[in-house]
Amino acid sequence: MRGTRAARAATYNRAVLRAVDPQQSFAELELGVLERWRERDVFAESVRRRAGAPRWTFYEGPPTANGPPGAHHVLSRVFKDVYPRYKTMRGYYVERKGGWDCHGLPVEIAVERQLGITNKAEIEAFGIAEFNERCRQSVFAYVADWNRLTERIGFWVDLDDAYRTLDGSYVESVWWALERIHAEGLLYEGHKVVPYCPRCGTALSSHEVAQGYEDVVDHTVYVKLPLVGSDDKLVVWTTTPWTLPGNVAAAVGPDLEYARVRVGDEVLVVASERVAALLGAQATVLERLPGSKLVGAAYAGPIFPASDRKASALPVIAGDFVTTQDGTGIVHIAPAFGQDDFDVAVAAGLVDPESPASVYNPVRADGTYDDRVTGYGGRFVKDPALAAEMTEDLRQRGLLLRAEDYEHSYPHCWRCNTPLIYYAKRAWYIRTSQRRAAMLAANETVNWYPPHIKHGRFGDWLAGNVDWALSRERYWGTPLPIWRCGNGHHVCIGSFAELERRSGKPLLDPHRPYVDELGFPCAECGEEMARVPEVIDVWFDSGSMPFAQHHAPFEHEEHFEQSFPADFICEAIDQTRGWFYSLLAISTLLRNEAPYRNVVCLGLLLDGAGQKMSKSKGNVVDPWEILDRFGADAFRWLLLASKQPWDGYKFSAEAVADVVRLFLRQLWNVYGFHVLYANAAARGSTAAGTETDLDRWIRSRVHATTERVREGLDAYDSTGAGRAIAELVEDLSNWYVRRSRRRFWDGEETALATLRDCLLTVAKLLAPFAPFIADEIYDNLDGSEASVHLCEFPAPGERELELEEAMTTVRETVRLGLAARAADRIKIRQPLREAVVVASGREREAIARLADVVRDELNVKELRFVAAADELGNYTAKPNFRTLGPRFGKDMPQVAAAFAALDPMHVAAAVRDGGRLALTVGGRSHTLEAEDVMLSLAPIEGYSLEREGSHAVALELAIDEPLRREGLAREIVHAVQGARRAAGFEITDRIALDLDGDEALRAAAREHERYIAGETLARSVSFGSRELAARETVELDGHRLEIALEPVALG
RNA sequence: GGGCGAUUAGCUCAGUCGGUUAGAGCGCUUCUCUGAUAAGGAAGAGGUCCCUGGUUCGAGUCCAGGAUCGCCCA
Repeated sequence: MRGTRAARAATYNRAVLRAVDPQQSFAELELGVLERWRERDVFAESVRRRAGAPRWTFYEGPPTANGPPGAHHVLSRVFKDVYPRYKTMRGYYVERKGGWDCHGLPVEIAVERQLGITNKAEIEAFGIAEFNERCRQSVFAYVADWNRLTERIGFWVDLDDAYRTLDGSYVESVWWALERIHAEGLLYEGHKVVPYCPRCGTALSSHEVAQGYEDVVDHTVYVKLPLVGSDDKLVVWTTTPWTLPGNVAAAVGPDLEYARVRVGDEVLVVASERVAALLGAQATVLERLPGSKLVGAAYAGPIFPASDRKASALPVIAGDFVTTQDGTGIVHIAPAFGQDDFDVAVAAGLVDPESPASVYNPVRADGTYDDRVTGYGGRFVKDPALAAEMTEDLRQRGLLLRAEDYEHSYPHCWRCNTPLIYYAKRAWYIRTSQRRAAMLAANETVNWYPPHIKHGRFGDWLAGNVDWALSRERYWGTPLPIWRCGNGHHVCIGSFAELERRSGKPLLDPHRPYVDELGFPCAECGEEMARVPEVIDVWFDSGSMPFAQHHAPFEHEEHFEQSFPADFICEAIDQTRGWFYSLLAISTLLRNEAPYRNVVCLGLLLDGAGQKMSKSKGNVVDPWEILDRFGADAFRWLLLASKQPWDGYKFSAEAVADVVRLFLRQLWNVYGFHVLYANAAARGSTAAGTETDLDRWIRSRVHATTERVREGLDAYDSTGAGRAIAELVEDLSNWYVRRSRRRFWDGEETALATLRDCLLTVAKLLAPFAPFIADEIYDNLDGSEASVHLCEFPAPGERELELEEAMTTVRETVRLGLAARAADRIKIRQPLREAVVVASGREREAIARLADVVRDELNVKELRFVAAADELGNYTAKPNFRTLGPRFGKDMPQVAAAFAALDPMHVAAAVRDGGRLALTVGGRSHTLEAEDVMLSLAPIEGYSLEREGSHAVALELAIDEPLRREGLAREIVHAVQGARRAAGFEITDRIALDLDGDEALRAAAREHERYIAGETLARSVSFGSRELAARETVELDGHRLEIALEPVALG
């Protein structure tokens, strides 16, 4: 091992490295690295190299390219990059197939806007073929931007071979999946209550609905429903009186308590908790009864007469969703106008979810009552006057208890601001609820980051799973492959070949309207079958990507099998009900297993003030601004290593600037330092040197860091791994290099080789995080591979734990010594005679072993040890709560009191060297061991020392004449170095030096002439010579020094 | 309105199984070092660990309620 290092050092010294610019712009550097990656085809090569290796599978959750990428896309793409890069370096074959989500309402809306149209009728007038063609073009409108950003941030993903959900091959795989689901009887047509704009005549997606919530004041009514076979009346409350004509039942909470209350000559039934609020505190409660007792009762209906409804008894049913937060605790049920209403009606057997006719719906698609509703036919349900008219109607019929205004949040159409209505529509469903248990079981096999998602947001969502409403009455999407005849027969087509065979015509484009043109005779009745008009939910598209990206099972079946399930996916947390769900649901339906093993959920990227970025607030961060100013490495490092990613980010340019200044610049300086001295050594004289404890220490630190980085990345903890690297760079820069400067100055090969090895390992550890700077460092210092990204990830070597611990002790000692110097205002350049160190046992050995380091850093001649701190300070002793707490429990306060009564010096003496301490608590004697006692040191009055825990360092302050002259010599060197720099000399330039000043300075300079000459590379030192013209004068501790210097030729 | 998460120094964040005087970096002030120099070192100032209550010998940490912010859903 040592031989190898020596050999490497020898060859390396002869090489001259690319000079490093300390002011290097990282953004510019990265453009050069990108160019090199392109020339050397590094990404493709990194994958090719691992052909035949064990696979580690990544799935790309497809973004939509119909808008420009933002800073939050950088977030997910950076996390999608770091783990695949790491696993590739660890020896896995990691395919990175890109993907694009192409279909869906956002694309349609963008095209509508572009065409200046706002509804479906206008789209159909415009023509579906042309409309979809525009969608097809629009979906890739920003793909060039995406590609450019993707490359710039160093996200290695194969965009040339990306899957696209609009491709025929993709659509066909989706059809295959649907056909399989249909064949298992899990696809059915039912009803869905959707938010619906009656003015635009269209249903709205949840995303659109979320945009349109507004606080409004609604006219609400309390309605009395006379029970059949009793004089009691149920009271129901509604904020939407227009839904009352659709009433078919009333729901009560079976576990809630209800009260029969006498009010005047009536007996009303409401939830007990609502009695006081509704009927007054002094209302007479006749009886209290559980809701379950009301279930099965009947009331006289319908509430509003209709031509097709006879007066009849309507049922009281159970509804778990009923609360007593507001209203009466009794809810009027209109299945056509509320999802809860619909579900509870299904549960009560009032509605057959698969039979459209069983849902009573007296409202037309344009939002007006049909003619069945007596007296209201043709009226628009959101007509502002209607609620008041209906209230008056109820009052006249004796059904009104009360009417009042109520302010609440209610959704409106984001296009036209009309209040939405909830409205039952026919829709195709997948019976996912039947596979709920299987999905929960599959979820158990997944590792979630952060873990609370598993049984929290995602697990809860699965546990409450309802059937997947699959169909959309839209145009730009994967057509639902169901063909139907007039007699109600239907078939689900699972491949293009089958469709072409049945129809006898070629399928030129599987999208609307072309696919709609293919029909065929029904196998059962012979009548012509036509495709149903719906397309499918885009989430089904993206959830099909594990097989559809390969066109499986029609092609590449083996490829699919090898790359299922994914080892890793990563998206923002809002995908729990999106892609995370659609992947799991489809995979469970088709294969009964989870499609992924590890999922990283990212939080949101907020602005520096913690506000959500939005165009209207004008606080959106343009990723290019960050990239151009600071570079991709800084951007990446901030996202990967600054904090746990799932809690979201407060993002600001200043934070990225800090990354550059504090981490990247620090690393760059160490690297630049190495190159500077390596090149100086290559041109000039070198010394072999021997390996020191400092070299072995930093190597051990590298190994420790390697262990931690691997552990971290293996556990998807980029933050922990990144912090470990930052700590290593800190140690490298501010301890190893700082303490080794002399050796580099001397061109010592061992030191140069050690630093080079460390930098190369750091480059490899850092490669997944900051791929550009890592590659630049590797390429210059080694370059035996075309890129650092083709290297093996470092494996941890043998650590020297004792040495690491010793160095920790030494650094602590130095810190105390420096603090002692600062306390007495004695400059580091002034040597001192002695430092007195309090340490014993292992600590003393550690400091003695590294005494050179301590002496040099503290600039003292000698180290003296005192074994016991008694000589420098007083101990204080405290009980160790952590060990004694469990033992004494409740008696701890007594233990603390007993301890306080002891003499600390006695305690210290008792437990030193493994002794024991007797303690009396509550009249009983106990024995304490060393670990039960916490000792710390307090200074004795009159001494100056710095202490912490059991350590202390004191400095001898007396400065005699020799020490003072030596200090002056160092001041002179410092001044001359300043003059050299001011005169623009290179670090290796030789000079002639002349010094002049008062006698004290001259004496010091004469005595230390060789030292001064050596430090300043002076070929000659003269005193008071007038031959050197360029002079400058400096002040040193009150002495005037004149310096003159001149270059001298090497030779 | 419901579910999930967050709240620790001026800022960004750590904080292990409940344990002693709650930490780091940045920023600020003072001093210092320096042929890595827009860096480094030392000291100082800076805290209602969101609030209230509970469990416990002991709570930043566990439990309950509340506040604020965010996300998802209505």
